[in-house]
Amino acid sequence: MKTHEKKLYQFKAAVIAAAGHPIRLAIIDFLKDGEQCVCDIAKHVEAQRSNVSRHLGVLLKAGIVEYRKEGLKVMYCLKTPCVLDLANCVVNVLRKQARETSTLLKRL
Amino acid sequence: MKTHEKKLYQFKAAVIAAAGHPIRLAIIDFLKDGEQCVCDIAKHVEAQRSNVSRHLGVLLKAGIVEYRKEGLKVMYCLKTPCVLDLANCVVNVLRKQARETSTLLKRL
DNA sequence: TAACTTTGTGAGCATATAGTAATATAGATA
DNA sequence: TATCTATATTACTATATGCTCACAAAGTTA
Repeated sequence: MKTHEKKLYQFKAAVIAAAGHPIRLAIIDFLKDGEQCVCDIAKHVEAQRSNVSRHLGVLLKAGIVEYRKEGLKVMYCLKTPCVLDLANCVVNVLRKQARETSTLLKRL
Repeated sequence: MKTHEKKLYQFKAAVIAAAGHPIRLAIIDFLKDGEQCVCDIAKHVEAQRSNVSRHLGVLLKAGIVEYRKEGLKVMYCLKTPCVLDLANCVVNVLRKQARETSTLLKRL
């Protein structure tokens, strides 16, 4: 593996890792229809505002979301809507898991 | 958010998190052309075998890879090749980042 | 059987991550 | 100005993750 290949895997992994948390995944999903303030995001994902603020920081650092200030509020939105595809890719893995489990259970 | 929605985000996040590590991403990429033994995987990603073994355990638990034993060797392969799409989804995020950085640097 | 190869795992350490409570900051409003 | 609201940040704790070394297990070969 060449050095630049390794670097590229690091960059990709950083973005994927940022998406790999249930709350952050819920946030990404919530933002699919447009921008939302931290306040409403926190309500929707049912987590503390300070915690949501942290998770938004992670998504921001990874380049997944961006924000603009509007008065008191800070509005966040998806920077590249294609991150929504991430969750879709994973569904196939979950489906395969489910099929296996159900096959296994039938043999009980 | 309903309880089953939360559960689903947890399941999805578990799979995404499993993919969100540079070495594991390199392993997934290396397996795209077919099964490989731990030994060769370790050589390719340039990491210690015990470490690679651990990473393979993570991918296995997440349902991303599966294995079969062949003599001394254990051959791993992708269980659902669609995980390869994960890395592709992320490329757009990285491209956006790159464009921004270069725009910024032009103003120096 | 003894030595070797391949893989997995336990122990231990360093670091990263997630969450909470309290505080700081910035803007809006009375 | 004083107060309220929305958000970010600091400090802290608990837990998870990544890595390495050493060793164990299983199969191969001499």
